[in-house]
Amino acid sequence: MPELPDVELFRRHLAATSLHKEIERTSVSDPDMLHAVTHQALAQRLKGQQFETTHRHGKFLFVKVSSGDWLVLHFGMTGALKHLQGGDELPGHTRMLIEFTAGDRLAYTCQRKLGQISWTGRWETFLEEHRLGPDALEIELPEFRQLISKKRGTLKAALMDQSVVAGLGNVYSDEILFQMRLHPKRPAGQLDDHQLKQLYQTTQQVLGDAIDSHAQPDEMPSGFLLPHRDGDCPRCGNRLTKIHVSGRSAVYCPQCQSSH
DNA sequence: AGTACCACCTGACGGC
DNA sequence: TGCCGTCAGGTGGTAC
Repeated sequence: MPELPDVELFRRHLAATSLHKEIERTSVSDPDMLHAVTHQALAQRLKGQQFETTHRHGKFLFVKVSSGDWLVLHFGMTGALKHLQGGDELPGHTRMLIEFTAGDRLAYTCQRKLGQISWTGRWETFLEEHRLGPDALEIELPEFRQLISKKRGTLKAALMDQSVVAGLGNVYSDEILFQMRLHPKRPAGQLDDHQLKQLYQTTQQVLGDAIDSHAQPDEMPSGFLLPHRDGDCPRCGNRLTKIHVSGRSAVYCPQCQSSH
């Protein structure tokens, strides 16, 4: 699930529920998910502190701790955040639980444990260490145009490359290509200036619409591919096709996206 | 530089 | 009912 829109919604959820509250206790059930910090150190560093603000970059969520450092959350393929009132039952696959003095709690869940919980002094440093490109919603047209057009591989691979633009994954890269009516294997370096501008605008539009739809398929605009990935093209009604592009399964409409 | 494949994990699903 | 291969929206490493 978690690509940029999902992580942005997690960020908003955390910001709306979990800032400026004293942290009483932190427990991690799967220490394997921790990077750059041990369970004990994490619990120690959060104890008595508060979350002050949030920052999202691509699929990473940074949460500033009152000490000045940042808690870093990545959600893998199955991660999520859920704020709980005192009496609420723990969600399944809760891997980290942060308990506030007030009695409410914040649960980080991750069924497949492919996410990661990390720690950094500066999020800018973290971005450099992980070789992340500009955020897909922050980037401006000239840089987007330059970064995409210099790629030699397929458009699908370029959009999903986190070192080019951070935030797009398999589903939303498919969505953008569908809206653009371009084949996933279309070479990235082949687009002209006008197409690159359209690709940029489509990316902004798709991500914005997905956030506005709360990343819920049944709330998305009727022209979206996403709710129909296992079915028929919402534009022409033909059966959608699944192919392999750069190691991932790409869903597209052979009728609408024929231009290689 | 790009791609193909493997690994990390768990769970759901279809075929036999 | 049970077993097995396959697949799922993540990243990172390898070899070619």
